Amino acid sequence: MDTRVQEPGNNSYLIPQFEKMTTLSEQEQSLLAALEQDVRHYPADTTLTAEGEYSERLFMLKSGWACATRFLVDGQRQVLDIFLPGQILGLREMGLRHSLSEFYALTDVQACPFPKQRLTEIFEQAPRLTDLFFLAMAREQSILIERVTNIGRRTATERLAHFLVEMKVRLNLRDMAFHLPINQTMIGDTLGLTSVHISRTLKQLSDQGLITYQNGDLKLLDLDGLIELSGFERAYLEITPDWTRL
Amino acid sequence: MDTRVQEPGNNSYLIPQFEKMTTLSEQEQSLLAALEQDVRHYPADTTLTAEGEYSERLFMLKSGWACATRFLVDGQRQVLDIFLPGQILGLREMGLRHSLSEFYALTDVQACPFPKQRLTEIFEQAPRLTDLFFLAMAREQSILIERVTNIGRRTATERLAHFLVEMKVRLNLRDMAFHLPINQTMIGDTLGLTSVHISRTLKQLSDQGLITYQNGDLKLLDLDGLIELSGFERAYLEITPDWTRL
DNA sequence: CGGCATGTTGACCATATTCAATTGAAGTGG
DNA sequence: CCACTTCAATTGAATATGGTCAACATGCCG
Repeated sequence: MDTRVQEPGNNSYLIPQFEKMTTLSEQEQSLLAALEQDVRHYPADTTLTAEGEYSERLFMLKSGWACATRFLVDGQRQVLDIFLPGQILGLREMGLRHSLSEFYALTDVQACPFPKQRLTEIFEQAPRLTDLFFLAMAREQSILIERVTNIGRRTATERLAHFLVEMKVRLNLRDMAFHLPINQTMIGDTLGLTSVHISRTLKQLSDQGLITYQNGDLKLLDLDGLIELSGFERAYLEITPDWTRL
Repeated sequence: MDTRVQEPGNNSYLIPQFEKMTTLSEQEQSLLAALEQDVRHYPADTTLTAEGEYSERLFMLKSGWACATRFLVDGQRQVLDIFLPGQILGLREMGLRHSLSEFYALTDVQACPFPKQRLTEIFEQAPRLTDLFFLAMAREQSILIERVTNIGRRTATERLAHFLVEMKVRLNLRDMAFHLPINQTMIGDTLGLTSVHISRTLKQLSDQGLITYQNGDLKLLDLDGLIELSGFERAYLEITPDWTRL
């Protein structure tokens, strides 16, 4: 399922990410670097961990897209999170013996598994890093909250527009070009809609001149229009750690 | 808006809660007790903190029910969380300068506000408590995930049944009797439905003999039936901290 | 070229919303 | 103690939004 990649990941992703907010000591840097040593490759459309499985590891996502999904007894699927490079998979499962969700590679993925225990050690040795992991989790939760609001209170068109803007902003924050490597069924499972309705709704956005799409390649023509339509508010993606010792 | 209550809260809620999982040192106990010193009273239907407000405080909820809500530009409301005694309000907002949601007292509430800074101090001085706060946040997120799945993928009847079972289980865990001090509009705003449809759906559950309700007093007649109907799985409420140093 | 995945489209249907009228319960003041 | 107000809940009728089912198109890859 996973393949060990030969060279260890000397180019850390977490360190520069955290250093946007503060300056890290050598000890802090080495604690972070330890999380990224065991780089593994997971091909697209494979599972990193399964739902219900005994979960002892987290993953630091180095490249590619992943998601967390949850299956209902009747086979329906809900996508809970979509993860981009730099995110940590499994923070929310820390307190659970068995995972509530499945982690799934949407594209070819490079990820570094590390045991839960490692995070506990960080809490002991580096309280400033603890702040930052707390922030990472808070940020994940902000996205989740916005998804609840989106699914609970917006129409299909608004939902889809909101989702597109969210991904655009999150990709921008990482200097990544806008590009969605997921099919319409997956979008539907993220937004609580059917793939058929996603197809229709994409057409509708396209007819309104807000986007174009062909052959799975989706482009945003009118970002302001999408923001207006969806009622998107940017704040939930902007973590400002004024409260830490940073 | 809030009223200081005379006697300081000598009877801590957090300490016994955390001691279910581990034994706390004297220092750890006094750090926790510090969070519960300033007991204030908030009447039902008042706001603890408003959306968009500069947020510098968290709240330890000592008694009563509270919720977190988010308003859309068009005035629609989404209830994000319902909080029961012993929970901490605002963990998720730690990383944000301005609150994304409003905290609202559903009943008369006793709560202890404390500055964010206090949590940072705990991270520094008591890594074992850090674990436990991390768990608290993870548990909150589990409920949120289940709500996403519920709203995204279940019918109104299933959603409502699931919600009732969830509240029943959460109240049980605190040895509280089942009783819902919230109106149908609030339930609707939690489940992404209108109050009208909640009324109809309650009637339907009642006709099926699963519940009774009159004058706002709702009783669960057939818990197993509700669990069956809703596809409820208990695991997400059961935090088992096997990974900590406890 | 053939096979499979994904996406598209139409017709029909189901679920939940909207709007509006009505009932009911609780609280207020005369 | 009884009008009067208010707010929540209920009910019906009409509507809308999104789902289901099925057929078909398209692109991709061996």
